[in-house]
Amino acid sequence: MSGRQSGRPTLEQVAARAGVGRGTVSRVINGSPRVSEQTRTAVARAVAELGYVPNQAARALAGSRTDAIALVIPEVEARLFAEPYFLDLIRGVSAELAEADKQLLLTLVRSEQERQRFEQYLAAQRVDGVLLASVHGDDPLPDRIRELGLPVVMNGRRSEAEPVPYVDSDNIGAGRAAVAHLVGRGRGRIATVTGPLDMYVARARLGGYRAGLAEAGLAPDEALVSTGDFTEEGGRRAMRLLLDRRPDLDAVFAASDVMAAGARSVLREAGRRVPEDVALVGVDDSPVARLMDPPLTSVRQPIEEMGRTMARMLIQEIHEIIAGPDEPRRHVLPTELVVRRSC
Amino acid sequence: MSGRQSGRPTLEQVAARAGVGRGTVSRVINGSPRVSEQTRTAVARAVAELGYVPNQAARALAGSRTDAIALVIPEVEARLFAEPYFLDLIRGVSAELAEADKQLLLTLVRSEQERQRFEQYLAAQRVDGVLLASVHGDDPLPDRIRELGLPVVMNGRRSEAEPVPYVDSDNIGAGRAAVAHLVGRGRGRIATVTGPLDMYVARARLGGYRAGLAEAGLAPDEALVSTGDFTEEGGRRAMRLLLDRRPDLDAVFAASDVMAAGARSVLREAGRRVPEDVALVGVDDSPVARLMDPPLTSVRQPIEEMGRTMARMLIQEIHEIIAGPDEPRRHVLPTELVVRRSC
DNA sequence: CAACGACGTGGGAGCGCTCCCATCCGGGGC
DNA sequence: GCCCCGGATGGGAGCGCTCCCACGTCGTTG
Repeated sequence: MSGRQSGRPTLEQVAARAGVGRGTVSRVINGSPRVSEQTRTAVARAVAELGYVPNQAARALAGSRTDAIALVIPEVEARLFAEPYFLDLIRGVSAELAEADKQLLLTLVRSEQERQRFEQYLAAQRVDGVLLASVHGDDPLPDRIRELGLPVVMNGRRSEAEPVPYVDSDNIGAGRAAVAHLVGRGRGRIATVTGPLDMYVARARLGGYRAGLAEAGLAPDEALVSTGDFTEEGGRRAMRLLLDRRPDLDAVFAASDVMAAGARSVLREAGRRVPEDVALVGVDDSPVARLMDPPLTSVRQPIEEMGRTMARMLIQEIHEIIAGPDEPRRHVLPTELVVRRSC
Repeated sequence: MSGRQSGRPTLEQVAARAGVGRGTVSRVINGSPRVSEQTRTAVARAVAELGYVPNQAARALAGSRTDAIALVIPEVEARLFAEPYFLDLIRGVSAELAEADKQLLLTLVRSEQERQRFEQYLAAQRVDGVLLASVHGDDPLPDRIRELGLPVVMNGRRSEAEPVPYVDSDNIGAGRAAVAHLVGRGRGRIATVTGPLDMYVARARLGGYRAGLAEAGLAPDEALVSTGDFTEEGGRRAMRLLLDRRPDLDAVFAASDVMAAGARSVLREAGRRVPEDVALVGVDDSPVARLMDPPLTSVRQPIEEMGRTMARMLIQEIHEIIAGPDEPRRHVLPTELVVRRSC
């Protein structure tokens, strides 16, 4: 407000003002315990008077840490997924990082070229760690980043046996809960619209669906399984196929709300009433679920909580770079069925 | 891949390998013209062989620029607005920044405390400029940032006479287009559900609504104007009020799709058919518009394009910090009516 | 009563880059 | 043949911080 004269004040100037050495001010700023109470107070006053804020670039250069982490979102996915998904995730990550006083660098990767540029950024030591959202089964990026010696945490995993630390939601449980609910409503010919099967999340939900059938003593039937791609149009196509193959189906578990919306429109065109003729369950509990007619029963994932957990894990890892071959950390958060009128 | 021995290579090492001085390598890296073709090639080879990537912190410290910009989103708004709004905006900003080789620092501000912390970050010289999304009429932040000497560009404006550079969509045109369309369909008692009137965007859409009525030769009627808050519940409340006051209304222009959804549910409860009894138009052309029953006619804003424009303007400004009292830049992008079955 | 930790402190030595000045070289003008 | 000029180049001087070692100054201990 007042003390500024030319540019921003430096450590040196604060030291001079407080009548101490540079090192001492640094210690105070960084909360070192080896400073007398008296000195600490004097320095704090000088800091306040000058409005001193440490220069981040200098810190990063001298201390080789940036207090920033990167969140990588593949652009393609950003379109497919229920839209608010990434916003919720960002919200969680951001909240946790704010508490830890770290910055969030957001990177939307939209092409192979941009992915390479991103690796350059990492090499430029701009961040202390990386958060990866929505990885495909064959994505090499997680491993590449680890080779660079940077901590990584992923949202979701690439396969059952994922070596890289991750946070996932209980997708198997999601499928089981949906099927169990449908069975409980007296449905016996339950179909499913899956996601693209090169994504573990899609396979897991399908696995949950099958497990649910098995638990209910229902026989699996491949004619009741149709592959979508997490888009509305994909859901529509898959639903048409299902009606062709098994016109007698009485329930559908769609692996996402968006696909459920697609399926719902096909059902309407085919003259099937929801839920009277066909019960419908989705996954995500996104806003569209609430707005559908009838409102869609859906399995909720704790997206924001996943974001928080990821950030926490990453910060944890950053602090442990010294530690040896850390056993990979995993977190699988529970999902929850939100019942509405569609079944 | 191979040349790495201990840590990442530095300028100095590249210089040694290429048999030139540090300054020359720096010139090559930064594309200075004062380097002979021969030298340039030699340096480029050394860079490639060593896999050299300039250290960002050192650059920032020595050159006092960070090649990063901050995008600030108030968390409260992130919930109110049609959800995909900010993702679209981020997408546009991100795309433009990637082209300019700049980093995006995303900041969700959820409290006064966090806002202050954010100002600290700015003072720490972490970014070259700031993008501000969704500002309220009395938000002092834009001015504060300018006081810090940082370029700013806002999304939307705080008032008609906004001194800070901004990118906005043609909200007045949006209101006019909606009303004109309704009039064209033979509606004469057109109501509106507005946003919170402390936001310019809400006032502008209301202004457009009034202009539209005037242009059609319809008399304004304050009983047909009801204030919402951009939430579904707010839309519901406002719609109930409207039905109370003017049961004979035959059309509603809601200033957002989300509020339109709220209004729609009230209309259904009141036994009014859409569009037969009451025609409905929203704003945003969000996914919910497409999924509503009937699908909602809505005014589309070019959100991603706004993001791109903002980023472009900011980069522009950053390059012109030398220039004098730059006349504030403004961009107002056109909106477009997307006709669906709700009217 | 000398020797010795422990604590608090000051400040040198970088971190890896950009900026800029000094230097070198060759060619053209007189 | 000498001088001058401009383009190409080398490298010193920081940028503002953290790290760490060295230096008092005490209160303890044998």
